Amino acid sequence: MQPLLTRLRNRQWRLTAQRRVIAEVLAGEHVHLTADEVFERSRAILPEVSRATVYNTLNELVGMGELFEVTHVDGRKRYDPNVEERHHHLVCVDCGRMLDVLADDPRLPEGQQHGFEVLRVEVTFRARCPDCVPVATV
Amino acid sequence: MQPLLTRLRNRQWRLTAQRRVIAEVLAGEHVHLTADEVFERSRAILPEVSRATVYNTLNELVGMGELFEVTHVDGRKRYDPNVEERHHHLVCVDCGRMLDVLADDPRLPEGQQHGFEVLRVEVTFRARCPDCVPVATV
DNA sequence: GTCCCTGCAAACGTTTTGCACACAG
DNA sequence: CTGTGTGCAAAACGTTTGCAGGGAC
Repeated sequence: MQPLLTRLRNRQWRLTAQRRVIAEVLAGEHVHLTADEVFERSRAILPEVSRATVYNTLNELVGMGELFEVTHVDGRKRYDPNVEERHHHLVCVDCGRMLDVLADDPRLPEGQQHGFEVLRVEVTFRARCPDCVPVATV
Repeated sequence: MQPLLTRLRNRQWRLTAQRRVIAEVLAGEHVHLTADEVFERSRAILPEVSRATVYNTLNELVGMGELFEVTHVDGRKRYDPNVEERHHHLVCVDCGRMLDVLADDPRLPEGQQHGFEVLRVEVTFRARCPDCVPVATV
């Protein structure tokens, strides 16, 4: 399980300062940033990064299969660099915190297939995280 | 299992011609329209419907719990009026066709809960529908 | 040296909002 | 009659694109 940057180097991906910073910002588990968050964090490291480059790079990485797009109720797309380990998501309905989790894929019963050929399953556990659980005593 | 319009009447929901048409357009199973599709179909029935009213009404219905927002990979939100029967979704990765399906909820193992209190589970089966399955013979 | 990545700003599609008027209750 | 739903147009928001210049290989 190589880090993202190493995988990109091995692919002979054209590496500029901007693209390296973006890849570094995206590295890790439980990372599910919006494009704008990637932009902010990249810019904090390297001011010479533009929004357009962030969007271009994110789309390129998604196309290469090095990044997943995750849909997160609010309109904005989020990006998940954890492409090597099949996982699902646990999301806090209050603060939006999102963790990678391992859980069995549910199966679609025969009678419910409607002739479709199932390719994969996405599961999102909607939950309340420890910081957002209301305190019992008032 | 009352139809949407009946439920809305029972709630004393202020009923105008526009809102009635919008509610009618949304009725049924396997209905997952975008805001703009709701707008188009409503306007075909009643030309005196504006985009703003469609958006206002959709948001109100979501807030009332009479409509679910479904996230559908592409940026646009879709609206699902099937709020009475717990169900998951089967989506064609090619044409985007979306059906309601019944399947068991997966369980999140103890060791994966991270202290979260799970409220509900959303499952999306990504698949290829019969119309989009590539033909074997070339 | 070549090709493609880059920043900027403008364009885009979707959703929201401010306002005066209209209508359901 | 009153409160709130309405259309319109403009704005907001996230994202994409066109273009001239620059840097990786």
